[in-house]
Amino acid sequence: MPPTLKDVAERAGVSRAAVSRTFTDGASVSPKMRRKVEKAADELGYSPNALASSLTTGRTKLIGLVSNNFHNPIFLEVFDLFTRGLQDRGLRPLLVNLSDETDPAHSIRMLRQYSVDGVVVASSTLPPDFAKSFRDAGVPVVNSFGRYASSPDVHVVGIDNVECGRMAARELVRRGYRDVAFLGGPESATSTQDRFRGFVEELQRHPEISVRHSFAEAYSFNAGRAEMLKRLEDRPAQAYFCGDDVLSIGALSAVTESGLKVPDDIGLIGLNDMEMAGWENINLTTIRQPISQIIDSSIELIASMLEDPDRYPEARLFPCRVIERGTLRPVR
Amino acid sequence: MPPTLKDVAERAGVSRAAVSRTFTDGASVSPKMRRKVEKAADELGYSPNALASSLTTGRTKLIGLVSNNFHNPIFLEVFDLFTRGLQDRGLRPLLVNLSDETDPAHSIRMLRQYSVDGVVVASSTLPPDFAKSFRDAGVPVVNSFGRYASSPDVHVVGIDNVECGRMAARELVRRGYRDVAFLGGPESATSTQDRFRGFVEELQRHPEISVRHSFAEAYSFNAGRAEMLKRLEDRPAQAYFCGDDVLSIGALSAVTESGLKVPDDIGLIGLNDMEMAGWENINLTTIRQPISQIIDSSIELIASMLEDPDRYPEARLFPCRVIERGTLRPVR
DNA sequence: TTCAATTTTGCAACCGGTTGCAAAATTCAT
DNA sequence: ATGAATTTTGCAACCGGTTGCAAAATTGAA
Repeated sequence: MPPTLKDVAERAGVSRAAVSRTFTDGASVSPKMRRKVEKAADELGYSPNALASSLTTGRTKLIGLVSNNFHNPIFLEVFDLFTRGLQDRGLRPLLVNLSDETDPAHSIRMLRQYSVDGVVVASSTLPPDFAKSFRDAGVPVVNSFGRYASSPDVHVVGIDNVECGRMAARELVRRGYRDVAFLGGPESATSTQDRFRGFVEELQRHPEISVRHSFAEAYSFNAGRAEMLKRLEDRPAQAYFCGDDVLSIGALSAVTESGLKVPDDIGLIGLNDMEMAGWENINLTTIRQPISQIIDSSIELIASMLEDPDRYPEARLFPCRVIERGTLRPVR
Repeated sequence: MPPTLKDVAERAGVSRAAVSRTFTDGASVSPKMRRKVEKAADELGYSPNALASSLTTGRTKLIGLVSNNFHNPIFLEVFDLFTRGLQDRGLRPLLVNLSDETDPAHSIRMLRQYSVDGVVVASSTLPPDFAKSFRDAGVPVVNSFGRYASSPDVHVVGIDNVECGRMAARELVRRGYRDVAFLGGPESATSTQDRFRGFVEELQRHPEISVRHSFAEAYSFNAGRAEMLKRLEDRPAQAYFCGDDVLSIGALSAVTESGLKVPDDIGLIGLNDMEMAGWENINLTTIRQPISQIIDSSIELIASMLEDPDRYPEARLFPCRVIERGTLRPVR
């Protein structure tokens, strides 16, 4: 049992309030008193119990970090950046893995029991309602990598997936592909839906270009590979915009495995620019999602909501850009 | 502000103790009373404050999950399994990212402030002293993927890295390689040191086989690739045992890039069997580390320490085995 | 030195729960 | 119906802190 406030107070021969104040900044303590208390605290190895103080202050500095993407390597980068960024601000991430269950009620109850000061929902696949239900429960929430809505109920930080779809389409057009396809992630993911929509929308402006689409079962290597193998059975398209990088890498593997050449026979463009996309043996042309900016901004936003919980909801969108590597043929 | 015990008690017209008891299992409450309280609680949407109750019970159900491996994709699997496993037992992972700093004192203080019931140190690179300092601070701790010591100060769950080194050596010998090398992770990592030791030890029994070694800067693709490129400048060995899979993949990339064939010109064997190792475009022969078992066992162990904090320290080691794929030439 | 203004300190109540103990209520045997 | 045994309930103190308020101590001006 670690020493408590009372122990320190007794040893220093002062009141408990005095001890409390020396550990609360902004409180009025004389230098003499501070020295006495700090000496006693040091000798005892005291450090204040954050949970006990949260009872009266109403602040735990705990932030729920909720995600269901524990299989996409890019989320390791995401967790790294989130944990570092939160730590730097003195906040503590309480990690919640949603992989097993999709009922928000359970997570909400749990996070409320732990009195988290706020919640970050980091997912590109959950419906916006999920994040909204936190807000409805009165918990400050930011939805990172979430779906952009023109009138958001909840803070969203991420990219404009529809615009990314358009961007991919423009890129394929620019490189002279005439027969293109969308190879999406799971059809239920909001990010898939939006990217698909933008892609098709843009290509409608080019009626001479033929467009097809299909959806993989998950944002994963195997799903991408399996789906691409199916496409290859029949006459495949000239170029594919894949739902994300890991899916692209699966598709890439399927293409080379079947003896075709990338980008000569088939072009591929991904989305995310995860570290792996730049590996020399993959070298994927892709659309870069600025995850570091998204995360910094998310953290700043959730931190500001601790001061002002009713902050008017906003959507913060960061532009993406094409990173040219080796899986699309050069512009003619 | 969510409803409190007092609110429920008033609405139900009973004492606060009665409400507390209906939410504490094992406590004596009549069915009549329970119904009354539950009704009031439902109407108010009450759920007990875990942090407040931790004050008196001394249990937070918070477990510190400490790691410094936020760049190796296998750790996404690790976090996935840990969070799921802990959640299943009603425990909550408080994630601590050690990437920035190596001073344990800071993390220990922080985790004590949050009164975590226990700590899991998940790292194959931290020195054993790190985990030990938690134990010295009176916090139950399990070191997962840590270094095995014959007289451990602290619970260790993982693999026998020395034995893995021997296993790799035996495998290369068995396949008739006569000029082999160890391409390790950072020399400071305990896992590197142990794997190296086992590898050399085993090969001393085969004086006819030549052995060399070098160390990459990190367990990462780029470090593996860079180190292998250097090796390729001069006359390379016939086969390399790489520190881990991600390093192997980097090395593999360097080899193929330089126009050599794997496994015909150069053989490679990794360690971990991360998901990616099985991808068709990588197809890495490797030594499988049973991470799921390691994690289940770690969780079971930390959970048992909540009951018995002074449980006598033990080392739990799980056997590894070679997974044959395409980067070592077949046995003659 | 004296006294008002200001700062520092301690008291005591409170945050949201839990729990030992004794009183009240219920059960059960007679 | 009676009284002992058992169960249920409430009281009140406590967990480890914080904070409004008033008393005590210090500062500063005259």
